[in-house]
Amino acid sequence: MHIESIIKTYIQSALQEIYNVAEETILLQPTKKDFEGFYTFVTFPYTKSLRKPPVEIGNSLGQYLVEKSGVVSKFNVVQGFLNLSIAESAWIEALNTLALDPNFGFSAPNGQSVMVEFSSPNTNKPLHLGHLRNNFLGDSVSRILKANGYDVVKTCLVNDRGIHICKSMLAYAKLGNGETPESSGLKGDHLIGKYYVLFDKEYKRQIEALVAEGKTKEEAEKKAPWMLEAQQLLLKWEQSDAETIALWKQMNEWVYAGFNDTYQKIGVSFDKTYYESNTYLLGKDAVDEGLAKGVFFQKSDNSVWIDLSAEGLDEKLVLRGDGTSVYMTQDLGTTDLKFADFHTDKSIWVVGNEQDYHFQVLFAILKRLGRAYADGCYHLSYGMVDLPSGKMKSREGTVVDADELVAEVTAAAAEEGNAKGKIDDFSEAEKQKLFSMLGLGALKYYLLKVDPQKRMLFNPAESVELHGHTGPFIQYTHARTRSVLRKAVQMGVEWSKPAATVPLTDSEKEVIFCLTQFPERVADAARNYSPALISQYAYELAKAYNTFYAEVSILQEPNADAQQARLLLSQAVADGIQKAMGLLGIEVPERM
RNA sequence: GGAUGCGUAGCUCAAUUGGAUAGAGCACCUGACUACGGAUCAGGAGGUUUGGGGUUCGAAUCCCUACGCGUCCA
Repeated sequence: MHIESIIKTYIQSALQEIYNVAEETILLQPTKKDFEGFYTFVTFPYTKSLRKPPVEIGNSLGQYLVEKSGVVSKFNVVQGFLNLSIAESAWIEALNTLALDPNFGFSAPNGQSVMVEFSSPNTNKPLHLGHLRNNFLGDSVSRILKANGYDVVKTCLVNDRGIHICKSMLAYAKLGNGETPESSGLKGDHLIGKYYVLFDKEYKRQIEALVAEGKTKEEAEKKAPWMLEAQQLLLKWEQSDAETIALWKQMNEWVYAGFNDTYQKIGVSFDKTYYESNTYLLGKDAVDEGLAKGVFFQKSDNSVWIDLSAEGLDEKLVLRGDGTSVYMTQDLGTTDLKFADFHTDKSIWVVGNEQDYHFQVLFAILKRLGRAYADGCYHLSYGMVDLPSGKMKSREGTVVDADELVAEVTAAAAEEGNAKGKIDDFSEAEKQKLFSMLGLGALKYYLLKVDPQKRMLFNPAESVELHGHTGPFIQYTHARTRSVLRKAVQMGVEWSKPAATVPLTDSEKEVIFCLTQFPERVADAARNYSPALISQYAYELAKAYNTFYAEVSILQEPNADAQQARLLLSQAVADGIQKAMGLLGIEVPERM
């Protein structure tokens, strides 16, 4: 049993025996650095029910714990804070159990399944920085849920139809001259993106021309020839016009090849991909069902609505008067489809917070329709990524391209790596692999260390930073532990067995304490759908180890028991860092 | 107009969900033994937590209010 739960159990029995009070949950917190001890129990909340001053409660509980628990060696009381120090034998025992358990921190299957939908790109342009936050979040949350025992299905819904695709298609048909990814040397998604931009340029020119002729801006936007043609193209697509479909398929193929390349590079994959072109007509059954059940109502123009004022929301359109879908219609249909396909207990949508309202409405409708799965639906809403220059706008060309960014961070890692000269014996391929591991580590960590809910600022200089609170700092610490362990093997020292109780320095206790926190953090990260909690943990662990590393000698320690304990500790830290970073989708190197 | 989120050191972020003297990194300053990896470590400086009021043993956190920034719904 872990130290923390032992203490909690004894506090419960102490409250029972001394004050005759039954308390179900005991909250412990780490002791602040300025005080002695590792765990703190706050007694203020009990002063009323026990009718005793906080200090007295602290003293009697502390005494009880020292006498009976076996893990608390001493205590001190400051006002309502009971600070507990832990016996060295307890630290060693904790280290032994966690270091020798390969699955420490991870849960066995819990019989529950969850679907995580993320990425969800448009096929008219390449992935950008915003997608990266989305992808890294979705991927990491999937890993975290899996570590908590869930059976996870990763899905991606590709937005592959609609007016925006037709814009790229039109520009390509007019200006493409048969250009292909091969002929142009452009990645497929970038090639398509280029024509999307070309469309926009010409479209703007046409609007200006019409405005010059005296039309209002609104009129001009609607009447610009290319816009009319794009709409024409969408109509043809919907009527399955052979030539249009052929062009659409060709261009999609190029885009998907480009996306796959990027996904592979950033280490993201999906179990199932849905395409809007297959699902955009779904949802009308749900609308009929809602009308029959009296959940929806029809207005005089035949449009279908739901009144959600009871939920604190407005009336919301679910089907247009002419019978065509809105986003909500499609989402109703797609959600039914997803649950029918996989029968998961939960479903999570990783989508930006600009769609908070949309998901509130969607979930409210699902409940009204009586969907059994409605309670398992969750919108993982994340904040936008801002640039120092302000918000990213694809039309204004202020987007940060994902592929370029990955190349930049890799180059930055290569520059520093080559300068250090520690891996001169690596082959070119090994070096490339390492630099991409470090570059991606920096980028992923940079985007994941911030609370997902919060809006964040992307600073290009900081994203390629390799020192301080960064991924590479943690990767470095891992390489360091591996280096020590390699040398220990060379020296013929054996450490993979339970360590004996030896005197411990504060820094050693600090590291063990940090290691014992891992399972709780993993559970916390799943509860809050927050990889940031894992990032924070990995950083704390690395810092604690580096402090320890600077303070005591491992390989030159004369006492064999002490040396073995330190090696076991190093092993546990190496494993802990690897696991924590693994939950973020970040690999760690043996050397760097 | 209605709804909703945010505001913490010069900058980027934390704060165990109401706990102690609000912590890290970057940038700035000082120091680290012929040591196991210096992509490191130890230390310094930097704060009226946007302003004002309230709730209580205790508030960055909860409530009210003003201001600022963002997003959504028409």
